[in-house]
Amino acid sequence: MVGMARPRFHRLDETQQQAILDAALTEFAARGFADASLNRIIESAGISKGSMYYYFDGKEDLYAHVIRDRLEAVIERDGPFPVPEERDPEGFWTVLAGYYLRLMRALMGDPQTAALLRGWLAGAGTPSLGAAAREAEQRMLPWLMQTLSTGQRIGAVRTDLAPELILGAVMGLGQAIDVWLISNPPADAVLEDAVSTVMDLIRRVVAP
Amino acid sequence: MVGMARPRFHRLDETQQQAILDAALTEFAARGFADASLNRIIESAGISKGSMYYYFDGKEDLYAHVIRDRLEAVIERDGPFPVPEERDPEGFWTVLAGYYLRLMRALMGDPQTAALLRGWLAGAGTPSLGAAAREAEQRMLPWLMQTLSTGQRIGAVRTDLAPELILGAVMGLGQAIDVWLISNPPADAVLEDAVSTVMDLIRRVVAP
Amino acid sequence: MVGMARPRFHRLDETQQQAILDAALTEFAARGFADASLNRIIESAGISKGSMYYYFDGKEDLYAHVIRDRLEAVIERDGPFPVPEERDPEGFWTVLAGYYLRLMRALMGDPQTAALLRGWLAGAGTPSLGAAAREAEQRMLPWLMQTLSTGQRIGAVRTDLAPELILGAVMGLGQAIDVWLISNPPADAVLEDAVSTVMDLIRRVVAP
Amino acid sequence: MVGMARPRFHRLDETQQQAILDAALTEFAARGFADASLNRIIESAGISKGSMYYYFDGKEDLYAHVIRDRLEAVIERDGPFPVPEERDPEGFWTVLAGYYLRLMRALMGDPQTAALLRGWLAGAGTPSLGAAAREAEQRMLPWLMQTLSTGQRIGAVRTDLAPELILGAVMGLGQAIDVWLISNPPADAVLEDAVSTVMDLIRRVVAP
DNA sequence: AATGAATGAGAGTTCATTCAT
DNA sequence: GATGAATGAACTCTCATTCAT
Repeated sequence: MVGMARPRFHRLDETQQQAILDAALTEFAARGFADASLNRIIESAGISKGSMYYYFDGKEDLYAHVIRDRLEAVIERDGPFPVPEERDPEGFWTVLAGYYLRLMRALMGDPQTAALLRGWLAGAGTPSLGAAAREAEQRMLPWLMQTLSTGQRIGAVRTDLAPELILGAVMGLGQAIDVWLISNPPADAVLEDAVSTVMDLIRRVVAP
Repeated sequence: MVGMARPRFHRLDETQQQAILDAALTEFAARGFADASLNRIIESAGISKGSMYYYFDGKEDLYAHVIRDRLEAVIERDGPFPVPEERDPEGFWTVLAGYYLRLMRALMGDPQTAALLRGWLAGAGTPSLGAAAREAEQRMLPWLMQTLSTGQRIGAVRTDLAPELILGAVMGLGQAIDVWLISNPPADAVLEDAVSTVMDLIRRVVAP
Repeated sequence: MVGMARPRFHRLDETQQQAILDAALTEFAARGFADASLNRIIESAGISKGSMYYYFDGKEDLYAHVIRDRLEAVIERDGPFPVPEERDPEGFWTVLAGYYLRLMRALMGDPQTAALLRGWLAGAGTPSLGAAAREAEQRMLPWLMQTLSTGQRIGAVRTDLAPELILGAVMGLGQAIDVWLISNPPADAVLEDAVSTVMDLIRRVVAP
Repeated sequence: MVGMARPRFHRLDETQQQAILDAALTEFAARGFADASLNRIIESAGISKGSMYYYFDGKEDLYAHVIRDRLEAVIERDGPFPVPEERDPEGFWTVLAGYYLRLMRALMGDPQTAALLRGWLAGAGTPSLGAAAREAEQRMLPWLMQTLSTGQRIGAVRTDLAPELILGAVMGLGQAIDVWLISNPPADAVLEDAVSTVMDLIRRVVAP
């Protein structure tokens, strides 16, 4: 599979793996893919250039791996996000609000990951990234589509718009809110309020 | 002021100015700022390297100038967008819908400009662009804020959220829709329907 | 002796030996020595890097070994090529023509070997290859010199030119013909005609 | 046209042009194209990496240019080589012998050029060189074909073989002789004898 | 007002080889 | 006997920028 880092990488001690991933995360988060420098990454990771290419297929492969790694870290930090199975719209939205809250907490506690993922989402439309970096997108898609269609089935989500448009709108909204939350971090105490506001915005857009 | 291109530039014959701006537009639209190459731009514009640096302060200055140029071109193609002064919410939204329709028509007829602006908006959060490229953002802000506050005054726009958040949400929404419209271009006949759907989405988010 | 591959190599099962030689043949034939990559060879051979260096002294040693291997394979495919012992010139040339025919058949049925040997012969003058790769040349020399001197003794070959020059001329001619035969492969039916033409060319050069 | 070096190059002072060409000649002659290093060339030429790429399109372009330059130098050292127009075979061969003598003298006085061209001819069949380096071949072809067909018309050259084969044979022969002459340089006094021997070899192959 | 020659720093990538295990 | 992790040096090539003319 593409973007998976060579198996060799996973045979490194955790410490070194982390050093590399941290260095890459820092660089990619701070400068985006195009402006990131492999030289800086290997230097700050303390490995040789040859080693980097021994572990990864190249810059894109590394990027894809870091994205995937952070995505999984964020998603699996405290358990999975099962597709909501609620029967009534209220329950459906409640579950999603819970997910969103968890996500926000994770991202606000890890600004670098937030920046990395923001840059990645922003460039989602750009075709300049090869297949590797786009592979991660594909992994979230089934979950999103299932959740969407569940929502539609139980009457929580409108059916008069194309699913892709709904998804895009939600993510665009989410990204805007995400950016705003970064600049205006609510005290943890009122984070729940913020999230419920966000969910309200999303519901307004998405509800029938 | 930063990002304004040197006054020298405006003393060139229109033809040369256009050649430069076209070349830059093509390059920046196709590759984004970071991956764009000044060398390619001057070559395709048919000017010398020295001239480029005589007219512009550097890559970023050129980028800022192109952004501004396209922004103005789009905005002023068929007259200004005066801040709506309507008294009643319905009229307010009608005016905005008209603006949006004009904007969409302009962008759909000029995909390069659309791509350029999309890339620029996407990178809005990224700090890697210097002050120059961010200057253009500042120019739209007053208009947006005035429109927003008008909307709030006449009861068309909610007042329970921070203005920046409202703005961000609208733009995030707009961007998502924009991307979607690019991939699924409606026949011109139904463009109005599409726009009214979009306006509806925005109103849902923004209305009190 | 240099270029002989370490004896260890011959203790491998035939299968593995073949895998290595095949991979190396493919790479060297396709790219020539300088552009060939050991990494690609070991990967396609399915052996470890350590093993490669355990079996061979390095890139050049491997190259020399492959050359020798193909040379022997071609020469010994269907029996040896004994130095002609004929008494009369006609018989002498008939024997050589037979040899040449066998050689051509072998090479035309094995284009990779043909390409490998062609590249090797072409680089014969170049000093960039170390002693190892040149060793194979030395092995053919005695046979050639003996055949040449036999030819001279029985009056089939001129004696007014330096042996090295005669040899070089014959091989240069042969190489040119070889290349031409590759591009214009005669039907197997007329291969004999082609070979007799070739032999005629050689005789013209070499006969007294 | 390909392989022509950028016009910028020709605007350099002769001294610098020569420094670059000399450095490139030395490197390419000594190591062949694949093993040559641009780094070494620029270092020994005393120019920066950027400059090299300012003058030439890349390694291949430089190689093609050096080939062409040496070819022209050798060919035009003392006047052109008009296609022989003689009516009788003896005259035809005499003219060619004269050409060959001039060529040999030139090459024996300039071993680096000889080595460069030898390497280039040897790799002529190899497809690894791009179009640039092969362009020079095309320039000699018309002359060769015209000379060949003249020879055939006046009965100096056999007509029972494909022209490409005849050409190949002559060049293969020539190359072999060339190599031999390098290793066994005849005193200038007997160079004419050597050349007439060579011409005799060629005539044997090529005469009807 | 305009040119384009010149450059150094740096890009990503591949390489043959070593050696501890 | 065999492995593969590790590397540093080298590779070709592109870049934005400067500045003498």
